Amino acid sequence: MRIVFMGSPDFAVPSLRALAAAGYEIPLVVTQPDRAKGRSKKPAPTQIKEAALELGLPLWQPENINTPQSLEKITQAKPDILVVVAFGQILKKPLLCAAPYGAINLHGSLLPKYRGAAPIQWAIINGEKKTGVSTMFLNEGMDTGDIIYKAEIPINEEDNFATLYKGLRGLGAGLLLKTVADLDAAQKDRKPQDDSLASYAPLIKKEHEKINWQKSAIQVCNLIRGLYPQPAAYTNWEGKRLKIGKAAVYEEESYKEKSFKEKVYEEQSKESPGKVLEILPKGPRIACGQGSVILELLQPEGKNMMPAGDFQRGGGLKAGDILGD
RNA sequence: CGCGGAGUGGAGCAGUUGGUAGCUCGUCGGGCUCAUAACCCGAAGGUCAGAGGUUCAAAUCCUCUCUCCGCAA
Repeated sequence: MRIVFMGSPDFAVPSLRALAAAGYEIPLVVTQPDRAKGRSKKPAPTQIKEAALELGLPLWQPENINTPQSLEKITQAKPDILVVVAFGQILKKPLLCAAPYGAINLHGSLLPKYRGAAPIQWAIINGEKKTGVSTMFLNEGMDTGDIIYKAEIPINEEDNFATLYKGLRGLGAGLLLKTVADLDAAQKDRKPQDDSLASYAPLIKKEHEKINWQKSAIQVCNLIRGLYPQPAAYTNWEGKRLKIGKAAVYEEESYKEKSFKEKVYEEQSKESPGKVLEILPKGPRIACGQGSVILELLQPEGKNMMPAGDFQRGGGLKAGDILGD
């Protein structure tokens, strides 16, 4: 089995390594061109590029994968199948037919849910209890191909984007390996997606990263962990951006004195969302639309992410401050 | 040359009319004892990112370099 592998970020790296380790021939690895990255705008290689170089595999970085030249380049590799994992470019029809088995893809969600660019983040942000990875035959739509296999993984309360990402890319590598091994059977038994169950996970944009304090404490926490560590949810504070890396829902139940508990509820109903209610040992407590959250990891502009204790020591939030704008 | 913030003992910060450095916390030693981020006493720990310059004297002024971070792409 000759495989042309197409991928870019480190999500795809375990898959590439797994295929290589399993002994499949990989005559060509395709990845995105080195792109300007960071403040200095220095072009940086993709993670897949680094992995391919390390594995000694032929590498190719086309600006556009859908040109006739690209098709020729891939055809010359005489692949039996194209394996696409987080490549970053859409493959058009000629490419999808360039190999006998066509093209398969590994996606970071339980399709047909969370089709699109940021399935892992959105699964957390929406408070899903589980997610997973799927393999499918690529077609011309956005993650709409026939499903081959799926594998589930629970989303724990402690999970954030980084932890889930790591879990899924490992799970995905295994699933991909199994998929490639069972290709013949999969070809015969096509399982189309049920479009009525489909949902989309669009690219995360700046507007998604801003915390809306009107939402419930749980929703606020989900947003924060779904975007940690990159790009991180933020709010505005004293005219500057304040990123929040970690937050926990404030548990009123931990207070035994009933009178005090009631007082807390009364207080919250009066307080406007985004207000700093008090500074607790674990961090500042912020009023939300429903309930409140404790900020445990924050990053002021120009600084690194730091624990709430450190943040408070250097000035930090004061009771009564309003977050947001 | 895209814009901006910042580099001070382990952590977070203060310290610009220039006079060899302070706070909160942590750490180590001792004491006290039941105080919901325990308290008291004591100690260690910094060539103030680096290089050069101005000056009697620089963390503090000038020049250059390195590094980190936010924004923008």
